[in-house]
Amino acid sequence: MPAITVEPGTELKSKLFRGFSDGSRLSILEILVEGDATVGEIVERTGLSQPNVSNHLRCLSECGLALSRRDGRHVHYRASDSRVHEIIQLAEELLADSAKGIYECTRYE
Amino acid sequence: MPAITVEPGTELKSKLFRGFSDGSRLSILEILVEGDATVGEIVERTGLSQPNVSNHLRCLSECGLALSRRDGRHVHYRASDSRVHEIIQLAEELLADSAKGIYECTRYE
DNA sequence: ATAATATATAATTATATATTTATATATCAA
DNA sequence: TTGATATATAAATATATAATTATATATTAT
Repeated sequence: MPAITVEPGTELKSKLFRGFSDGSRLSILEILVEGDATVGEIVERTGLSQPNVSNHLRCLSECGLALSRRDGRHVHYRASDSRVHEIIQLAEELLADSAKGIYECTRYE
Repeated sequence: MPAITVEPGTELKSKLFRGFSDGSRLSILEILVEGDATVGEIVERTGLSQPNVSNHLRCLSECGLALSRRDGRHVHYRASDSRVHEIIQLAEELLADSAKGIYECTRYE
């Protein structure tokens, strides 16, 4: 009877990574780690629809990866923590070095 | 005519994060960053089915997050790069500090 | 060569998730 | 207060992905 010994917290951690694991959300995060941006600016820079961006931003906010403040009718978002940037940078390095084969990965599109 | 100015490489990067964004795969990666493990050991320690583990390991190998070597009828896997561990550790820190709200995130289960 | 063990594969099924669509709310300007 | 602008929400739809199931391959021992 083999015990299931998955480290506690793994589910939460994988959920955190889901914030980075969608192309749309990651492109939003990459804008947010550069600094402040309004929803409209994000819509413009990503080419995503406004409701889609809002849905993703809510997700990122609830998860604690982004923070928001209202300024008149605009709402500004930014990355919550410098480690958001660090994680993305580490991924870039990995991609450049070890993970070059990723575009061949057939498991997901 | 707003140009779509998503940074090149974002799609590949988000794909890389998908390696970490599934609970089963992350629990496998957490075993692999500790060191060598055979498929059977991973099956035992995670409680996942053997084909499921093999499918995930193929995914992780193709993406360059894991390396394998055959030793008789066993195949040993390990993390490909120390940055795999670093990324997981950063996520742990983020989770402890900024991303506490993640279990409330309604966007995904 | 045959059986046993270890792992891989691939089609199917089940499920999770992204995106759109339509609409609602909030703020400002006139 | 009415209209315009900015953002949010939520249901519906479309799509992607995980897990299972059944089977195949590879290695070793007898």
